[in-house]
Amino acid sequence: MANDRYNARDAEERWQKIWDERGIFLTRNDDPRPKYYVLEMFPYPSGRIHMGHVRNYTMGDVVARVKRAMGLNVLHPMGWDAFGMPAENAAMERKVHPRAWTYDNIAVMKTQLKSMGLSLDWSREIATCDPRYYKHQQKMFLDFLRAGLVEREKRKVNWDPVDQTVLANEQVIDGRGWRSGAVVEQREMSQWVFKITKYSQELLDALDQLDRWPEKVRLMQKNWIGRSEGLKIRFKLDRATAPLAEKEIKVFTTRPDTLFGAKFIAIAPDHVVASAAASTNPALAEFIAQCKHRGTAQAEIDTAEKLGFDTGIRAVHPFDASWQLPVYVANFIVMEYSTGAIFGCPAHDQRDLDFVDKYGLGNVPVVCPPDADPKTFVITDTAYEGDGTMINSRFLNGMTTTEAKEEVARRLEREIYGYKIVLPAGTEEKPGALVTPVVKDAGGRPVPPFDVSWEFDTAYEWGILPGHSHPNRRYFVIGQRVQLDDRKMLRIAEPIPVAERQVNYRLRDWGISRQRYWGCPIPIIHCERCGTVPVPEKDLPVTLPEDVTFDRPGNPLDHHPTWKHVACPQCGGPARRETDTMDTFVDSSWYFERFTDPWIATAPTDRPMVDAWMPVDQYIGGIEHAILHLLYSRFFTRAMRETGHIGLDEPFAGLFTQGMVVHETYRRANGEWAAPAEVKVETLGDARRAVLAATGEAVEIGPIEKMSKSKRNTVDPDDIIETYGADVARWFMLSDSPPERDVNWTEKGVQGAWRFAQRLWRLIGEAAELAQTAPAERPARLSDQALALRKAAHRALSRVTDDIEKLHFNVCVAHIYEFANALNAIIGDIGAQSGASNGGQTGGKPGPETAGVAPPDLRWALREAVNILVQLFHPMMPHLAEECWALLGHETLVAQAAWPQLERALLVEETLTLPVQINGKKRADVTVARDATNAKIEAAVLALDAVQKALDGKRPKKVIIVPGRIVNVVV
RNA sequence: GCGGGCGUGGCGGAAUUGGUAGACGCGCGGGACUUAGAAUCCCGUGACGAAAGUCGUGGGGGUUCGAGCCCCUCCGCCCGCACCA
Repeated sequence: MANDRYNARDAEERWQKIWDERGIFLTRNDDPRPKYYVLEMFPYPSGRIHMGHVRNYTMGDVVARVKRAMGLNVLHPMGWDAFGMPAENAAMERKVHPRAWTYDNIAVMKTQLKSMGLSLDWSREIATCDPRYYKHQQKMFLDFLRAGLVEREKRKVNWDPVDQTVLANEQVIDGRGWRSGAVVEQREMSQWVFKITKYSQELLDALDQLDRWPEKVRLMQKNWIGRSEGLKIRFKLDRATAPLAEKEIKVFTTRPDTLFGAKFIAIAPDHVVASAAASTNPALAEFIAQCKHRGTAQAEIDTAEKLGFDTGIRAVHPFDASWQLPVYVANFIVMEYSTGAIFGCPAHDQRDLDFVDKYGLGNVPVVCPPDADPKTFVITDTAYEGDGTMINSRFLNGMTTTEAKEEVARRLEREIYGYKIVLPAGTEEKPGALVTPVVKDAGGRPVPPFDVSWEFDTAYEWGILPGHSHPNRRYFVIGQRVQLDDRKMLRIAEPIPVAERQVNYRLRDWGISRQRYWGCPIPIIHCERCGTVPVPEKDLPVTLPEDVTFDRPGNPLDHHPTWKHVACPQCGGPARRETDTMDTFVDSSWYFERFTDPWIATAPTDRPMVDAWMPVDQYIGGIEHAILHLLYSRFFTRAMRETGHIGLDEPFAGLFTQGMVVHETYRRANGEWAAPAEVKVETLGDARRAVLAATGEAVEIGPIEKMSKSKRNTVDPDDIIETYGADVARWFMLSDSPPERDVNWTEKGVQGAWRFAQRLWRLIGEAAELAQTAPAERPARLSDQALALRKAAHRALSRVTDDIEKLHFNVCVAHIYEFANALNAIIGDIGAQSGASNGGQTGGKPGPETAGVAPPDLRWALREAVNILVQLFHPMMPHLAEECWALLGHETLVAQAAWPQLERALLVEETLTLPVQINGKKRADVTVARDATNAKIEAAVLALDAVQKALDGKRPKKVIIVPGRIVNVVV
């Protein structure tokens, strides 16, 4: 035969060139057809593509090619997440400039991606390190700043004193910097933050609408946002024991029902009350210092002992002025969450129980489990954290947990703690100053003056009236004016309740400052006179200087001799540029919006275009981005909406998270890892053993793990493409494993894919010859064999179409195998028939000389079937498909062909073969007409031998007929 | 600790969402073609059994005419978050 073997290397390059020359994957923004935006997470240009990329981009490409065939205007772009640490590391290690390193990598990886035959619109390529991109990011930073979505905030950060840099939590290993090995310190630094918490509730609520997102990701985001409802309670501090300026501790609790079981208050080491107390208590100061040395490493947190320090301060129980609780500073309370203070109820919180056991505070159970006796119920070493009936709780006794929570909230909300006051303009605030207000009642009559010391909390909003937390409402009217002794007027605005219902979120604002060179400069100038001044828009972009050195620790932008010195845009005086750059997650939070029109130079987005293309219909990427990247993108899109750059909230309508690529590991006797490329695996019956190909040294076959450089179990996509071709790599990636699960890369599996590609090539070669002489018009009559072939083709078409829609690529692959097998069998039959007449082709295969034997109607059906087959595997193996398409005589490209029209009538069988069960076990089959009535089916079933035998002359108890499915006879 | 997922042949996995369990692939066994190998093609392949048949979706129990799928319970594995009050 002419086309003996499919030469992938030759064909793939050829077709890639043709696609490229004809520009068939370029997407026009003025195309009137309905849009479809499919996107894979863009890669970091680390050097070379890996198998994870191959898997990710293959899936996206299948979707893109199918949607294109279905007549949609498909946007399928690609770009580079090009800023980041590795470029700086390379600069330090190899003395190359981060830009050069990055662009070299991009060049290599682009060539690799092109060799995969992806249907990408390369004209929209973006690199985030390109000033034409980050210019717009700087513009949006300024817009966000103006909209109150950016703030400057003091943050605790991990500081590496040797490298002089801030470290992410992941870069702190056992309390030491990952690079320098220096002990990491906690430092407070001013950082730029994005106010993502402004959208906490919105980001949470909208998750419900994202019905094309994996449930798992939605849940992870929900937990990350971490909403909890509870009560914020003000505990008054005992005057005799508290530091002078500190009057109260605010506590957040989700269990106000357990208030009568309270045994202590615990505050964070960096709580204001702790600091105040420490100023006169050296032992406490020492304890706080120790707490701050605590590492952020997971292991340390897990094993850290729960420690507390009694400050000697006593807090007053909100329901009983004579009940005092000790205030501890505790190392397990975090200042960042809510108020940084808790009340401890040991009986109903395990951590609190462990704590009181250590400090001998005891416990009182206040919630009795449903199955326990309230008279004898005690807590020993396990706290009861469930619901139940209230006990030992005064007016709460007998209530359920839910009722008690509500009752406590209702009472404390009404209890007045103090009053918010508004100072008149020009009043000097004197915390602690003694003033005597003159209070008039509603009728304007003076009321005897209170002896009041007005004190202000940190917000300078409100004062406490000691001894008058339950004032007589006759005298205190909301809005009442209070006259101070210096005749200035204070206005009593509204009472402050002891407790407020509060919603808390775990989500923190997004700190974006990084002390690094290779990132987007933050467009801010610090002026001693004017403060922080935004860079005027006309001066954007603020570009990175090229002449930087990496020979000493810290941020090269800081060391640069001139870059940071500028004139203040406001006053013209000497000023300093912000030398921090943005977190690279900012770059990736809007690139998908830029793709919709990457050419516009005057704005981040072209509103009509971004609104027309967004949201992304199908986003595909790794589960590792389930939280940060996806949440930041959701925030960023909302912030862009707020500042007018886009008209929607949610960037990704559909999300798919694919599994990893894993591979066996191989280990030599000396403990070193061996790479798959160096290893030869031999199979002897059921046993497998591996040796080094070069030396024959036996290596141990280890567990299957994620491909990683450290275990050396990676396979280079280039090698695979070189040996088998891109189509085979793509096909194998989609076979077998469901896309959301890990796929195990095996040599055998790739060979299987390669064999199938070859088989398709032969099969279609044979079919093409038969099809060439097929009649152009559909024959009036079709034989049973031709009809069966059509049915097989359309069944495959229907199934593959459905399963691609569901992204069940592994099932699609199975359907295509099945169909190819069926087609092969029919061609085999034709060959056998003609073979008998011409004296014996070996192996039942048809040769060219037998092609004319099949009847015209069968040849016509065969041509249809084989065309469908090629179209079905085209999204997965596009090069082979083009080659076959050409072989079938098409002068167009299969990449541009419309998806085949499904004839639904062919999916319906004239007769149905139903399984017949007797008492739920299959015993026979019955073949009936498609439209047979239940009565007819029952009659046919009861006539079956197997049924007769089972009935043994009796009547069936019941006959259940599920139309089109099954018949069950109950005897 | 909290939250979630999964468990089906020797292996990866299908199963129209309560209706013929094991599609499809890998592997394995047998055969054909070959001097031989490779490639290709054909047949077989859940277990037990000579067969009829019986058993079979991690274990146990339940609901149902019917359960891999729903409910209860136990076991095992995986993932995410975590001093979060």
